[in-house]
Amino acid sequence: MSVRTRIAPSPTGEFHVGGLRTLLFNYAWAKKNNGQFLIRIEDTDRNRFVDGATNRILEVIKEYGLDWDEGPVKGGDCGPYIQSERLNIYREYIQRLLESKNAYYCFCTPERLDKLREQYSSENKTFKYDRHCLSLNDFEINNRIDSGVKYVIRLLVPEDELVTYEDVVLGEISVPSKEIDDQVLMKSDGYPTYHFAVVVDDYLMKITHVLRGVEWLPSTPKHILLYKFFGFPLPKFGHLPNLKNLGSSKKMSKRDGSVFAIDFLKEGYLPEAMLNFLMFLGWNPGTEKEIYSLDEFIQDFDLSKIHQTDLVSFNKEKLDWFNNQYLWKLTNEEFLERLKYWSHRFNTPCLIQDLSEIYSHLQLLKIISLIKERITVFSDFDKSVDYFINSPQVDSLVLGKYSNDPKKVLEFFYELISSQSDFSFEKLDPLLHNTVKENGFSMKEYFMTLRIALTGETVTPPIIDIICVLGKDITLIRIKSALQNF
RNA sequence: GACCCUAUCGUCUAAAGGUCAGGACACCGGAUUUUCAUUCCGAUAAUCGGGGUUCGAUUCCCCGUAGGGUCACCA
Repeated sequence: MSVRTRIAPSPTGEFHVGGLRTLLFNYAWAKKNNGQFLIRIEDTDRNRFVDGATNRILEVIKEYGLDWDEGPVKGGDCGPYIQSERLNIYREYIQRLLESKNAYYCFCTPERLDKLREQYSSENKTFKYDRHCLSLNDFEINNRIDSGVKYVIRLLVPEDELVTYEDVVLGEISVPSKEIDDQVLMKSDGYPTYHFAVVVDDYLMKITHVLRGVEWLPSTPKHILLYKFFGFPLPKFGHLPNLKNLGSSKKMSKRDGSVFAIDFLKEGYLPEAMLNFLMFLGWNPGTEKEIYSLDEFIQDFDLSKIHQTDLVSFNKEKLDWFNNQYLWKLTNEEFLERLKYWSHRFNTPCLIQDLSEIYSHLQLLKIISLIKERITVFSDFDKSVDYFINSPQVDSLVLGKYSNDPKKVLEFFYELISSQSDFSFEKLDPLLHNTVKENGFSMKEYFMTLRIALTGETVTPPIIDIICVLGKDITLIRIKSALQNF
């Protein structure tokens, strides 16, 4: 039987990075086994439904370079893949449960349940439905239904049974059935609850492995019971650690900063770097290899290497490191293309446009080679290229930061540079260095002062590289303008 | 509170009874004839506590402690 995994997001907002991590693991496991990865939209909560959310979720997934074999838009043999379009299926299956007496009608009002809950909590007990409606006979039930009383359908949990299963991550998990509540399966609005729909759909969609966050661990026994009542074969369950922020002991939440998958793309992280970072959130190959392409991850991914823990930290410094690794690996040409795509795709104004108007393609690539290893994300680009566009405003105070006689330094460079016709790095670099050295001048004094005059900054790429990009005319103009301070 | 899960350097983790407890990120020090960044060396740093089992426990068991998750007609 072929391995089939899925991810089942709810269209209640933007796609969370944690969801992306879970997706990645499910995706890799299916691909590793030449199986299928599906997406199913779980939109049974009409109150939290957000219009357009489904499309945005699918779009981010594609933006990260991931795809699905069956699901919304694509279709497939087990559709529809949107739960609100499967209502008749759930009705059919709930009927089976009712007939086999594994489920029952409940007419209790929310008010009564709230009161019950209060009572339990005041006695420091875990809430469990008291089966108030279980004793109703068919006549009473039909009577209420006919007269329009709102009802739900509940799971009839066995009295005393040990529900046990083998979690592929955590190992054997067992819970006594007396701890399990008679879960609502069908809501009074005719929509199924998650617990019911997930079992029916995973069965009908032939899902073989369910990898999901640990928050689902406590409800897994309910699902197991449903599989058993239906006589469905059990898929393998595996529960993944949740994501937390560094130093926190709670699940990642909006107040900690970016949590949506899209946010990191907007900031200018490379999708492949994000994916690589996410792979290690709850998994480790057991070797020292850290840089993983998607294909390599699929090769090495293994369920037995998933971490048995509750929380793993989303360490942004490590993410930055990953992004740097990938940024440096890009050729200058690729970097340029990616930067332009990023600016265009996320509608972010970027100085690369202005630079393109001033400089030739070759000069652009040179600038990129200078900037590439000095920035972490694309959104850092602008702040490191300003002086390639605008002439700096400098005064005698900053010019004198490294020199007692900046005028002399600048005049020296003006002379030297104006006499030079070959502006290649190979010629210019030895010329400037050697001349400074031959005269016994301080390298630091001379080059730092030149750097300030040309860029207005004390921290830049090597100044001679910058001169080569700027060209003779602009270089001389900027030195001259700096000299006007004296 | 009940139930379930978890516990190794500051952080993320490796070591499926025998290792000088390994790696990476961060931090610190040094080198790379101008700053920054890269790169390269180097240093510091960990098995939650207490009992067992064993010739031997990070690893297996028990008890504490700490953390997390769940206890909805939300997923």
